[in-house]
Amino acid sequence: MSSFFEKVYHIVSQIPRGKVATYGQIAGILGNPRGARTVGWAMQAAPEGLKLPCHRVVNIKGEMAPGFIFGGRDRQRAILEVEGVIFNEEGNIDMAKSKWYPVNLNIEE
DNA sequence: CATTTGACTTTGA
DNA sequence: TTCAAAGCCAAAT
Repeated sequence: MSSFFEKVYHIVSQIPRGKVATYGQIAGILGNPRGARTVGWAMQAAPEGLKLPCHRVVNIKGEMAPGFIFGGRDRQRAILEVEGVIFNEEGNIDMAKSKWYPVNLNIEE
C-alpha cells in the first residue's frame, strides 16, 4: 500500500460506470497535482488481474493513448459509450458531464 | 546511487 | 484562440 501505484489502482477501481477521471485529477487526489505522468505510469504497469477500468481514465482532453489501448481510441470510445459516458462531436469525452467527482475514497496509506 | 523514460499538464508565443 | 515547448513526480534501468 502506500505506493503511488496502489493509490492509483484503488482510485481507478473506484471509478463508477458511466464516468471518467483524468490523470491530473487522480494525481491531485494522490497529493501530486503535477504527477499526472506517474498516474499513466501506474496504468502502464497495471496488471490485468485487477480489472482496472483504464479505459475510464483519460487525459484532460478526453483522449488517451491510441496505441496502448485495447485496439484504438475508436474501440475505447465504443466501450465508454456503452458504459454510459457522453461523447461530443469531436469524438472526445464530454468532461462537463462524464467527469467523475471522487467523494469517499478509502486510500490506505 | 544516478540517469532516463513516461497512457500528462501547464505555460509561452 | 491554436500550436509548440518546457516542466515535474515517481518508477524503472
